Amino acid sequence: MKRPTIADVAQRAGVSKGAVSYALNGQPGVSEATRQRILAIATEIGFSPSSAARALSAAAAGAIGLALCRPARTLGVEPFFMALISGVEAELSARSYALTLQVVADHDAEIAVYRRWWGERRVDGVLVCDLRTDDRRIPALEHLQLPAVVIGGPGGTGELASLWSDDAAALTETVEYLVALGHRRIARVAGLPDLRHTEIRTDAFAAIRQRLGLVEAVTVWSDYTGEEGGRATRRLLSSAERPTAVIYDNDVMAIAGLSVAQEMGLTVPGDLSIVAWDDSPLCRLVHPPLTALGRDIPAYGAHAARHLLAVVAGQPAGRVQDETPHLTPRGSTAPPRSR
Amino acid sequence: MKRPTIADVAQRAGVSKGAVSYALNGQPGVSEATRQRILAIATEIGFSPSSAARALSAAAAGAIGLALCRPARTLGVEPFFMALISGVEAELSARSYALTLQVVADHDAEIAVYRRWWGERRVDGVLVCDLRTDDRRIPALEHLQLPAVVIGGPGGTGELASLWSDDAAALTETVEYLVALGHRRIARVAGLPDLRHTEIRTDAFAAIRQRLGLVEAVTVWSDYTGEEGGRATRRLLSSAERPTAVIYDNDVMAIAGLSVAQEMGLTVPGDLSIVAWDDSPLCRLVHPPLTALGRDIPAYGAHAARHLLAVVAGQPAGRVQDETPHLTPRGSTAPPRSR
DNA sequence: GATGCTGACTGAACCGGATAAGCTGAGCCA
DNA sequence: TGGCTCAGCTTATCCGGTTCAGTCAGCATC
Repeated sequence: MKRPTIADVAQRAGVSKGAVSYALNGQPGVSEATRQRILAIATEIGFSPSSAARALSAAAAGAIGLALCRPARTLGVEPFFMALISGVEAELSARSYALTLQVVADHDAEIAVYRRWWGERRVDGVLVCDLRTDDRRIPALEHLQLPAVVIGGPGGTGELASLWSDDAAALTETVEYLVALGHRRIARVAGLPDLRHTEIRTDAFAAIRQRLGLVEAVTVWSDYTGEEGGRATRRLLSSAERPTAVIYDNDVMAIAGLSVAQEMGLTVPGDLSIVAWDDSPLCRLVHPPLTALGRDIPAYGAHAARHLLAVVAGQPAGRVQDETPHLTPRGSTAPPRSR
Repeated sequence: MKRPTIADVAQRAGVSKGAVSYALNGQPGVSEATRQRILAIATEIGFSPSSAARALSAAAAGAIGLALCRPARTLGVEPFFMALISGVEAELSARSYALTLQVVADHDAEIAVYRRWWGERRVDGVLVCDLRTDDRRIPALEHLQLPAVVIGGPGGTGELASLWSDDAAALTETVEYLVALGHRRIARVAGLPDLRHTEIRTDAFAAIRQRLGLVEAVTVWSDYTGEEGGRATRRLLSSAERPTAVIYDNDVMAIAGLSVAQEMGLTVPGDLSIVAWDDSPLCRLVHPPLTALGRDIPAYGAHAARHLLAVVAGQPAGRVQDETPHLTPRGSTAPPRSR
């Protein structure tokens, strides 16, 4: 099937290529009658303008890029990314932008991809995930002058546009909730320490610990995998003064933690309360269903995409705040059983 | 930062655009000395050829498309897709192809996306997921003459290229394994019935049921969500003659089923053996870890991408078989406790 | 010394759109 | 009737690559 070009439409309509272009793009320069005729012919022969030709003359790719810096085999376990992508995608496709995806091994490879994408004019802008402290990608993107929105922060995003949510407030709310239930020995199983949002949560945890005088509150480090999350839980629950509540930095570790607790003969929430960050269907999959800190992740992705398109369009690179994660109490939290 | 074009390279090297093009693409027509000089200049000023310009003259997009037909909020729960995508991506980026992703609501929207992508010359080919019985997308793609590889089958892929794995053999192996452990009352919680691979597994289950005379073997229908999987399990375990082993069509339903069993006071694997299709880190997250039918999904995606690129390059649209899923016994299967 | 050949390169056309500039004829007015 | 305006087109140019047809110097050949 030969794919028609603008010249085919022009020929059948008996007008020039220019007239067709004006007609299809809603520009003045053709009469309404001619426009309708051209539109009808374009529809009839199934014409879509070549994205390459359009990109070439418009000097815009009509696509935005997302590089994911995660090992292939663990990328899929957290539902977060796919939900984010679907939100991004919904917003983009509504505005006829394409999403170009690439999985990269590390930040150097990611920066190389940005450089290539920008040089090849393959994307008009990028979304940056998993912000680290002292993230090398920030200065690299600033130097390239590649429009970007960093999903993360606040702080550490340089002059780039960003979208952040108030994780500190969410963590504070969660600790206050657990304290209100009567918990004092609260542990937090944190994700990778060099991620910016882990750092923010850690700082917030330290602050509320001090404010409420929770001297027994501890943070232990993990890496977002279920394996490590389970191991950290086992250590916590084996200690002499084991915590009565644990906050996990993601859903996968929380589920692993729940399994470990049950395996060790503890009941949840009787002996141990569990809170998961990142509410997802996984949290409702297990028994008891997990109390979780959630937010609308597809909406978050859509918000990020909207912001990026605004930046691409030349609007100032602002720092936009998204919804604060909110606590959804379910069956995994309760007052501690007095012993 | 002004992005350099081939004309900039040509000017600095004191040659014509054509010479630069020959030099960069390893074509004859320039001396080795000149080629090296041009290459050095290109590297120095950070030149990457515009993908749009290249696409325009080569009449190839340098990208392949993947449309995902799933609701945004459930897309991420199964690790399968992200693992598949990362495998696809690894293969593509190694060959300098881009991956364009779009989330669509239904098959009509998906077909419209294919039509647009192909008309816009945005992709050179597509990967098709979640093959249904009597899938409308197949004739639509054949009619468009858009190069495609269907991930699924065997059967129902028309004249299109496809990549399939022998789910029937895998299911048979699993049932034989359970029977060898001593199980007779084996249930299967199936996924959406109009998916081709569900149908294949259902047929295989019926065949082995007949062959081994497992008159008590039943299939119940679900939809791959944890919620439905849990509900199906609850029904099965409440029946008078409850099964001693359940095979789930995906990992998410299996985990939900495990939770339901434990909630109902049954021990796994003592009272109930569980097998999950699609091994994933989720299966090792829970206690006991789930016996699962697994395969290397990133490799599957990479294989599909390779096959598609071959089809795009004009090779015949063959039906290629991938690795058969293999059973990994873990803690969720054991001989039935005699009662 | 005319001829042919080859290697190294140039110039121009082309891909399929967008768009600025130029042209044409109808309508209006003095 | 000539001049002016303006809607409604056409023409030409550009975007940044690839590629084909030449050009031309240098060399071997008879």
